[in-house]
Amino acid sequence: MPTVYDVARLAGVSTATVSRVMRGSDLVRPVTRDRVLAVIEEVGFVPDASAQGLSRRRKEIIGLVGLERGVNETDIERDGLLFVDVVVHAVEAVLRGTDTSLLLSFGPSGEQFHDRIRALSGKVDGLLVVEDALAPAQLRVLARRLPVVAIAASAAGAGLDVVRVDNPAGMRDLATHLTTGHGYRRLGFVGGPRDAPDAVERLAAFSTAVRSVPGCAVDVVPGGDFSEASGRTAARVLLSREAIPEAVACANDQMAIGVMRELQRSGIAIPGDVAVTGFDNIFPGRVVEPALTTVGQPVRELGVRAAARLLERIEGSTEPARAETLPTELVLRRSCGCPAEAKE
Amino acid sequence: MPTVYDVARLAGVSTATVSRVMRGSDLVRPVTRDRVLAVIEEVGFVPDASAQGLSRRRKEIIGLVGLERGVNETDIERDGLLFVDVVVHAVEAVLRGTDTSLLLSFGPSGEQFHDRIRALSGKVDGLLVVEDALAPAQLRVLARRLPVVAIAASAAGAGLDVVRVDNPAGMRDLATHLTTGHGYRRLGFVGGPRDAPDAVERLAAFSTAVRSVPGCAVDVVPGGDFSEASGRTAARVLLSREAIPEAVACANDQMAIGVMRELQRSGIAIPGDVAVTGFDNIFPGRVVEPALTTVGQPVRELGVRAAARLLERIEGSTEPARAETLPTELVLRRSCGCPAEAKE
DNA sequence: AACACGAATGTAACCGCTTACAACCGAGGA
DNA sequence: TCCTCGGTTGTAAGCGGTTACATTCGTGTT
Repeated sequence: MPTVYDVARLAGVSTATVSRVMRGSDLVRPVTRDRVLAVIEEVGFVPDASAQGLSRRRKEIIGLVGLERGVNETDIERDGLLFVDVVVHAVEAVLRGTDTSLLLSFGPSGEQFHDRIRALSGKVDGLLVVEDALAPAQLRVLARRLPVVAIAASAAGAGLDVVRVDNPAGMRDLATHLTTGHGYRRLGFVGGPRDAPDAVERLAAFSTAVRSVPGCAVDVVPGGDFSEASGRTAARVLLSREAIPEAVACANDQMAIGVMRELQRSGIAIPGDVAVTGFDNIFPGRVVEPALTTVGQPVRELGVRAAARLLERIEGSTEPARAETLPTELVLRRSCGCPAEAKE
Repeated sequence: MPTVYDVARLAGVSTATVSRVMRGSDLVRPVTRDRVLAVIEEVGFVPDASAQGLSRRRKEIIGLVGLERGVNETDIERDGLLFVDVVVHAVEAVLRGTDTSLLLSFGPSGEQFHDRIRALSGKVDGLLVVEDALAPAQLRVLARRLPVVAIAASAAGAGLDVVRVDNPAGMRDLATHLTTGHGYRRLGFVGGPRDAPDAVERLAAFSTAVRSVPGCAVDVVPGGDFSEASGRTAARVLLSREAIPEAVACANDQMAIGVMRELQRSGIAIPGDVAVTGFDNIFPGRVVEPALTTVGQPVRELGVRAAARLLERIEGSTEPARAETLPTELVLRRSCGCPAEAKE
């Protein structure tokens, strides 16, 4: 591998000049610059990022750590590729305009993972933490070492930059639509993992909103795991109840799809007999029959904002930490009883 | 940020000893080790990866570069998150067992992207190139600088490690199933992007296989872009033909779903009137009605093998470059006319 | 002609860690 | 007691860039 020294020698200049040319800097006579560039091209010189990083105290790399939800590999493959992946693409798109790269690491939250992240923190200039990949305490420790921006994290942890989505508002909108809009009174809710802050938050918001409407009640089926299969299971639980709800909201789309298909298998018409709704607005929700009413999150935007914020921090911005909350969007389709293609 | 020097001073030892402790190396008296570890813990020392990389000539980072297909951001969000993302997760899972991290970069193939990759190559120990993110020539240039393993690349380029899937075999199996198995004679094929090697390969294999069966013919609708929308468009083209095929195979699942939905919208029964098949075995294919018959690729395995191979190369393996081809799997569901839940 | 000055370039220290090699230390052997 | 030797630890030279500061050089001044 050629180094600056090689290039310098071949071009008959000093390493300082080579460096200046590389960095597109000023103060190099054009003729000299050309000579150096020619040599660089010829020997295929690419500066070693480690050396640059050491010397400039800047690695031009940011890390993104996320959760690897399903333990089951098949699940990951078919269900898991959603939230975090969209964020990754969004962040990468932002980075494309800079010369910073994206390092990523997934893992199940836990001690061992924390060690991995700790080591990783030596390789990056800043960190994006998606969902609650790290416990608040660990987050805070990291934040002392380098800039950290949390994405969709529950524990807003004072003093930390966070970019999140207004889950409760989305659920409230949905609840209002089902009750006030469609006039459903007996609602059901299929909950997600108890340790998923999103799931908890959605359940709480939905319950509260529904109960605030006179005459409405919610039958909660807790403990889903965000998978289609757990949606089917929940549907069976609902079927065993004496009174099946008129409308069932689910903590995410995957489970909603499972619920729909299981209910349909039992001869229940959707939305005729029971309305079903999801949360997330994933692609499959558009192609199932009936199309799924859901709440869309600006996931991409989440990534974009977080990346931008992190880059600012790395540049040295010292403005106080801020929590930014993005709005959700109600996506009305047929599964809730709306006519086809209705849009809010 | 504390450095080895700080730790050394506080622990009353030399930096060499601190380094030895960090690297879990031998030859350090237990009592000394403990003292050092205590200090490390106390000051929260995390070694600087740049310095380590420079000194050890190993960055413990590998890069993965992939294509960002859709230009349209919405498309990316709902359709694009498939192949490459599964690979990313698979690679990351392999890396989890090591202390190497994953750096990634997406982009539209092109000159500017190539420059980005070139710069990126200074940050990593090796590179994984997914699909044809880089032109063969560029690939070869990179491969001279560092270990490179191509994933699902068409240009097997001699002298390069490649891990790929046997697309043609999958399509052949499917063609045989449709013709010999179900007895369809008039087949249709909805092609993908002309610049997507996979799409080209699939079309060729399907055509050849079908034509080898006496009495069978293929009507090709070229130029899809792998999106659901382009599937719908293709369906309209097929509807305008004098004779609609008995079975339509598509270059991927997304398009197949589009084809199905558009045909159904025109009152055509699937698989009653027309059978439809896809390729890739994505999640939505399982939940559409009827469930989609398709060809599954071991995408995850692709990532795992490639990562393993790259790590070996980085370790210095000098065995000759090898192309590894993984088998596909025919996934028979209802859309081709098979009874529900049939498995091959 | 001597001088001042700014542009261009070179010199060398430094970034933080690793590691070859040297130095040291205590115990067992002669 | 002196020497040898293996186990520990320290010294210092890199690793490959960057950059503050010094140096050189050509030109316009006086």
